[in-house]
Amino acid sequence: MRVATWNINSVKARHERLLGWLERCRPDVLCLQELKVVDEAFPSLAVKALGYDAVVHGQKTYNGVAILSRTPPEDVHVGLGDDVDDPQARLVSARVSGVHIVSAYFPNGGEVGSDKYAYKLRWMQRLRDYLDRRFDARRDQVLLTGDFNVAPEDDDVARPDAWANGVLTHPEVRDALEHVRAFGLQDTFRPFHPRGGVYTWWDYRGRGFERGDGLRIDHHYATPALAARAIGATVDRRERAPSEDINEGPSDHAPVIVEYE
DNA sequence: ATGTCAGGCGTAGCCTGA
Repeated sequence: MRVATWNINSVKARHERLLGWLERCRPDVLCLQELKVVDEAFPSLAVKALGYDAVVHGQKTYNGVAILSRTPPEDVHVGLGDDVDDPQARLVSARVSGVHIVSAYFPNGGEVGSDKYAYKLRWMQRLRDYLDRRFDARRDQVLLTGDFNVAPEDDDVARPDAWANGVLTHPEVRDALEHVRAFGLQDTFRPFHPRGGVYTWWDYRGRGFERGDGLRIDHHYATPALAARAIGATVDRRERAPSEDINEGPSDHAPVIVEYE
């Protein structure tokens, strides 16, 4: 089973890229973030024509997440399902071939100390509570994947000094991610790239991609039995580059693919 | 910190978010 995650940064602005990438890569599951469309505007028919069922939790302008699957998704859950009144569409889950897939778009956090930053930390605690409530890490196969907006280690950052103590690298945020992971998840990407230096996001500003100034903030976290079946992990950097035959620019994120036996 | 994007509003260009 090949699973990909991709923050597409507007499914409208990258319609052709989405379909072209699906055709080329043919993952079994694709988790998307930052759709920036309501459910009705998601190209469900176009992806269906390529063989994918889509589970969509959309939102106008901001956020929006989805799960595309070649086998029918079951047991769909939308949002964190707690008693917090939260209009932001950042999480959807579905069971695919016995695996609980969770597509998540963690809050960016704006600036350290801001209201958005507090929301980010609280959201991550709510995510841990959600996992505790819904799953047993020893019994269930769970794959939490998406744009986590956290670079876990300094070697997940091309210029750690320049990004130090920002919302993507702050020790407080890394601790919050460790708390999510401690539910019983393992990073299934990093073991295939033990020396680090592999990135998934490059800022549009300052030509980050061209300068190699990236961070690894998109992740695949799996429960142990599933993690043990991981046999490879890659970033499709080609999708982050400008394309000559598509009249659409790249997202600021590249797709991250992990294959499970 | 910001040299770029995307969407909303509304039909030009500013504002927000990332």
